[in-house]
Amino acid sequence: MKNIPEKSKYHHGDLRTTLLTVAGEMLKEGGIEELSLRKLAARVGVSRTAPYHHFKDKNALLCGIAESGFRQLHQMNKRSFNAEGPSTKEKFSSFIHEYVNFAKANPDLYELMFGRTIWKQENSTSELRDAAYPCFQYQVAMTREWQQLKLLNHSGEESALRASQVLWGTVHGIAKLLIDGIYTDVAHVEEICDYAVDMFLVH
Amino acid sequence: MKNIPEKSKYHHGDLRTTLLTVAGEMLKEGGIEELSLRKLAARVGVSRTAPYHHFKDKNALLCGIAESGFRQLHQMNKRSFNAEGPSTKEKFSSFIHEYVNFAKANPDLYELMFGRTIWKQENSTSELRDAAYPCFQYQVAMTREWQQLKLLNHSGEESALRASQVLWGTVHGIAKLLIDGIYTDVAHVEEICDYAVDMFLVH
DNA sequence: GACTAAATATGACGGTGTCAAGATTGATTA
DNA sequence: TAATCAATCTTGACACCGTCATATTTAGTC
Repeated sequence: MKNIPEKSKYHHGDLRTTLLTVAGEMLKEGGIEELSLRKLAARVGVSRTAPYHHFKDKNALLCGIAESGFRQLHQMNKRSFNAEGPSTKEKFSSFIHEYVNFAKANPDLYELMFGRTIWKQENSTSELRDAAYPCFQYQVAMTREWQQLKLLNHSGEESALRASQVLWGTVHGIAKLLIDGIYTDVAHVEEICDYAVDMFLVH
Repeated sequence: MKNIPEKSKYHHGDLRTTLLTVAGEMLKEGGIEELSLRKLAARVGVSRTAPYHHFKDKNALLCGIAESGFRQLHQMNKRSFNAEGPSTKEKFSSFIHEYVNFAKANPDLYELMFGRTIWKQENSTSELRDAAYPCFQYQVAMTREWQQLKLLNHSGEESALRASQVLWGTVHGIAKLLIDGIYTDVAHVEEICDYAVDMFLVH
């Protein structure tokens, strides 16, 4: 007689996380433009304004979803980079492939994470920034190591930050072009990634 | 007594191009989310549904704006690539810089041109595709030349398409990260671009 | 058991895209 | 010139949307 969430209770109990979960599902199903607060509330079985007691805004809810996305991405990078078996070169290749495949697997989430909606002006929540920045910084750290091991093609003074911005730009750009289906076919993801790896490695 | 568009005429005369122009202005001023058909119509001085006789959709209007964007971009690339003075290396560098600076100068237009809104599903107009594809193909052609001149760092079999997708991904990614203000500062555009050029050139 | 604060609900407002139906006009044709 | 017609524009209406102000219900606390 413990878990009986069947009867319609006035207080939902854990509306915040439920909203985040269901919103994530809706995002996956129908994209960002199918995600409205009203539909979300209806699906959860709650009034339209109930979410406003857990999220200041629609924007805040979106930030919440993106937040978990960044944590996923961060963890993925960490796991990959700290793997025992593969060589550094292989890890570099893994980073490129995994990043792009993450975007390919969760196109709408990725779009949300890096879209204008969330980041423009001062729209981003401080919690979002707290989740995203460590993720960014980890990419710089990885790049620094690749640089120190003389893996990356480059002449002149090295900068981990700049190299990271370029590398990140590349995977980000490939991901977005893929997602939006602009002159790049999803069928060739691996080929494109391999080619990118080859262009960055020193020969 | 020729140009007297002062008196309120029932027929506007050239509403289609006026809509495109003014919509472009509004896009530049307040971004995509400030651009509503109703506001646009009001600003042009016409009823809310008048635009529907010139554009099937709001989407069709957006495609129209993006269209001119692609023509601009295409022309910019052509002019730069066919310049007489600079060396091939310098032209390669110019391409990177100019592309990113185009995006930086017209952030909302760029966002629209490559955003999901326009390209997802079958949203894109055939006219838009007719303007965009030649632009894409020109990038492949440029890349092919750079490859043949052994400018780009790479081992293994060469593919102009793949290299172009990676290069384009890079500039696209840098542009988007800059526009969205994600871990990259607009003040460092040139530095980042220079670094990208250096990473791609063979040494 | 009374009180308070949190959680939820209802009603309302202004905004959006877009459809249907009517009004106006410029061009064509007889 | 007069009549017709299609293009163009307007008005009205609808279904959404996010969000605020206000009222209601409930859980937890003293």
